[in-house]
Amino acid sequence: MPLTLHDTLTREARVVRALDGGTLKFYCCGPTVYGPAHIGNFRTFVVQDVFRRVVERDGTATLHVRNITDVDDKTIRDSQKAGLSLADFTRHWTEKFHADCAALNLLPPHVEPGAVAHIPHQIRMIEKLIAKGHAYATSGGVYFKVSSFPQYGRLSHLEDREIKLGASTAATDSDEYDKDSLSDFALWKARKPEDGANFWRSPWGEGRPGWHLECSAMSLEYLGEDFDVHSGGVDLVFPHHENEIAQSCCATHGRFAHHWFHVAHLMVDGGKMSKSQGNLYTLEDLANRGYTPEEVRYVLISGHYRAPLNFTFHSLDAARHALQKMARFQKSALERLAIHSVEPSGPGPFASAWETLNHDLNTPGCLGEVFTTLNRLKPAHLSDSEIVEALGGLRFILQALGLKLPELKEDTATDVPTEVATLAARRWEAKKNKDWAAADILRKEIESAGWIVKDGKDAYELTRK
RNA sequence: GGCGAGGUAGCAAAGUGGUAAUGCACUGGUCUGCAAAACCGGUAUGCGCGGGUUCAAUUCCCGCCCUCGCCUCCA
Repeated sequence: MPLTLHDTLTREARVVRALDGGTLKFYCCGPTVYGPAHIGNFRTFVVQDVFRRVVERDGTATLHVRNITDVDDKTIRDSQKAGLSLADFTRHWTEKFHADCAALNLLPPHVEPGAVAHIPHQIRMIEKLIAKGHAYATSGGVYFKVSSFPQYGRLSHLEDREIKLGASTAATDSDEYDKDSLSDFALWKARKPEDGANFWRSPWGEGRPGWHLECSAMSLEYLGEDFDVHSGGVDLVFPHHENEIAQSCCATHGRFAHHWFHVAHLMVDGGKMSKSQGNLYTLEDLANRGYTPEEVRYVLISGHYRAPLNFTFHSLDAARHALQKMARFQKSALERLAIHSVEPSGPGPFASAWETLNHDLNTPGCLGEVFTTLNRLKPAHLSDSEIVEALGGLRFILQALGLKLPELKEDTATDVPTEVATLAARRWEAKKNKDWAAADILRKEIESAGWIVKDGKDAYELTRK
């Protein structure tokens, strides 16, 4: 089943296939490691992960490269604030990023190159660009000459991009006054005092590479001049990806990426996430409120990747119940067969969910189809082999989505206050004696103490209100 | 101002030229001493607004309104 995916450049859905007929080469712009990634960042990475899983389940191997930006203004600034070397500082946040990725069940990329380790590659690319007349050196660094690349602006659909007065203050307060044109962007930045020890040698003096260049250099190194799919958040369309295209196409004879895949932003309570509004959440923030990474992942794929997704705590609660609903089906079906697990098979009865997923990575539509199918399947009326097929199909879809189902154990509280425990024990006695009036009074007392009793067949359970 | 993405039930979110999936919430029922859980049902004459095309539009076309994003180093 071929996966179709919207292409930012052509603005149409195109079939995803490997250029070389074998391995799909996939580049993702990774995080800048100067702090914990927030769930908005992870929306992009989770969607990219689903993409990869679908491609692989469609029978195409992938070569997935995702970079780590470990040198830029922010990493330098914050490492100095922290009193750490840039390397120690970025290593710490890279490790944190990896831990979060693992918690979210993201497949690790096959290659995860860092910018600092690829400075020689970036220097070589600058040399090529200068030699071909696409870049020039000044006292402030080396700049890409945008006017030398007529196709500049095609991706963001603004061919003649003009700087609007007032649209940016960078033009006036920047140290890049020595550029030929305001549109030109830095390939190499000359060393500044505030860079501290963070500079490298180059034919143009000491300094550091510009941000856009690393992705061009590293994708060239690991994927070649032409590769299949390039992905990132929508905010990277301009200028980052536009600049990458310019650098790469001018430095090589290739076409660079053949398919552009951009993920829309995550909103919080209807607005942009930002530190100043206090609505910027990390996995840790959500864990502190009792939400699991699986629930976060579910929320992040509960909207189509090209539409803004509004994140709320209500949506996390909804995710919890939705996952439990799937888990209940799985549990009761497994119990009927008296087995513990079933290997994922093909999609089986979940074919419609799989088909929907392959249509421009429609994850919310896919989840809807999963539940529609689940609601139709009545384990009591199915044969053993039909149940095995259904369980295998469900596992197949869940693995494509990267979702893990929760354990359905009731979490019995262990920190019940003695007086509440005593009340509950007395109520149980009253209940056994069919003294309903006393039992009801005791239930009320337990509730006013902040606890809820749930009766089972031959035991009861206490949970916090 | 330019460009892009959106506006579908209380919330979230699919989808389609032929009359609206799904999850949560709510609600009726079964079950239960009563609850809870579970299970079985119900809940948008309507898809931002106004025109147009069509036998038929939420879906196509035109205009408008609103939201969000980007406009030089934000996923």
